Amino acid sequence: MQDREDALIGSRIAKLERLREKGIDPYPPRYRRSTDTASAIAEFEAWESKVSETDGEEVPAPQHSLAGRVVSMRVMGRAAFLDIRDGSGSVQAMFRQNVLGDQYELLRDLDLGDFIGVSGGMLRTRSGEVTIEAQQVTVLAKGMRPLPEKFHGLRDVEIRYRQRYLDLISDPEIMSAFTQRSKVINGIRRFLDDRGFLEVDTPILVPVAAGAHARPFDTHHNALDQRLYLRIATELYLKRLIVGGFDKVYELGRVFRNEGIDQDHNPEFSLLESYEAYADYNDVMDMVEAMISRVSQEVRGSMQIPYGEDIIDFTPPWKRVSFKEELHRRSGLDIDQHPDDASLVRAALERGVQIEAGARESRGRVLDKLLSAFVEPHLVQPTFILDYPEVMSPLAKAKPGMPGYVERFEAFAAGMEIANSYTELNDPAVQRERFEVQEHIRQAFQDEEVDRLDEDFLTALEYGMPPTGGLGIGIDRLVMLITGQSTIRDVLLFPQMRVRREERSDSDTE
RNA sequence: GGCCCGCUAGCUCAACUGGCAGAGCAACGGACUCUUAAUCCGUAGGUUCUCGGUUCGACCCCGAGGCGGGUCACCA
Repeated sequence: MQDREDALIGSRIAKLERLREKGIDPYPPRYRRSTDTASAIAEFEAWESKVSETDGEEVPAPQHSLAGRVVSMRVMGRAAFLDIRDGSGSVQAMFRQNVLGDQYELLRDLDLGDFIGVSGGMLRTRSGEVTIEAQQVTVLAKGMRPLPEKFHGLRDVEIRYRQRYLDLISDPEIMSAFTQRSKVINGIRRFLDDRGFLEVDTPILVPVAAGAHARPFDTHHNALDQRLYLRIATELYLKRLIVGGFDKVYELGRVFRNEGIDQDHNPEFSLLESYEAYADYNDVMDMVEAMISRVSQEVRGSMQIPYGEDIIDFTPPWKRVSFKEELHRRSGLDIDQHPDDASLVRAALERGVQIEAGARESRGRVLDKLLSAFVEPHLVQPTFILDYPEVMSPLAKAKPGMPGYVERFEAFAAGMEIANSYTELNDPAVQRERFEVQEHIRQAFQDEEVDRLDEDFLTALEYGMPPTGGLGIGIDRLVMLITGQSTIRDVLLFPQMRVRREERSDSDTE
């Protein structure tokens, strides 16, 4: 409150009142601009080259009404230059007292950050900048708070995330990263639509949070008096649709996992899942390569993308290596030599993998840790890891001729997992057994992140699901790779932040 | 959650070993009709994140807390 007063007090309130006294509405309902600033400049430059060709013939310069935010002002007595920015770019506006007359006095009531409309003729100044000379100035929206400093911009990362609009105003590169994010998502949609996939929406509020290893957020529905969860995956609903007869479906939506926050985790994140009947994980691998390389080409104009110290090359085909063999090669550990859990834990400990004594360290978790420790850091260039142990993958179909393993791949790049895919398990009896194993592990190891049994899904499978290839892609991480951002916070417009204590309501505190 | 680092004017940053909290930009007043981070002269602006302690004296030292970042653990 105090802070708010301070920021508002001062000249801006006085200016606002002065405008009103002059009968000017500082927040008029609309303004008709003739075009945006980028188009106005392009049109003027086209006009210039036409004039030079026609050599002396009288062609009047274009007139325009342009609108935008005042981002800088250079006032020099009876003339002034203002930079006006809109979504397309910015243009310089020239104000001159002899042209504007009384309206020139408006300058005294303008601040950086205000939105104005300027109409007049386009010209090029002596110093060579395309400029609109104001014949009419309209206040469109008065800003009541000062913007971050124009030269250094906004460095305070906390403000950058809490007040992203200020970050967007001050940093064109951030705005560009978010524009690219939108293009990535749009490119994925077009890719899948072109291949005949149908985009669907499945429930976000679900009675069972199944389909992934993660702790869910829970909530309560009053009218039904029923506990509900926010979905942690879309997998089991999308497979119900395959059962229902759709051959190719996908959903690109938000999922929620009640877990830690760091450079590549946010509690809500965007997940693409797709399911294709009569396909297997080999087909899906081909599709992932094609999709990501195409999107990279579309958004960045290249399949080679600089990321940190590296250049990630998405050009297909990507390297394909088996889980078991790659782990063996990197760690010297052959997991098949350690069929019992105790022996595997010992072998992992011998190699320096940190494992808490007892709690939560099921075989699946130990295997995952081994992969993270020995293999993932080396997966800089796009790589598919194939054929995972069954205990890690309750929803994937067994690999023929390889007992204990399933047809699953994960794709990695820059050491990050970006995709996960199975030849989907469609035998309802086997699926039930797998779920029961998971339930057992969850209870035995007190591990809330282990997958849950979804009885309705099993019923669906019992009606028959065709052989199907499924896919999940973490969209935020993919956007990080394609836009070169090192933290997920810079590809999420509003990353999750802790509410400041004094702002919390009573219900927030435990 | 552990450890490390940060928090000073609206913004970007200074402030020696504990000794009067400063600068640039923004703001305000003035000069200036082709400027480009405009320039020049002047003015104002502070709960140094919060609370407590040590001290003649604390932005600085100590304790507790808040928020953020990094890192380790965990998850996609």
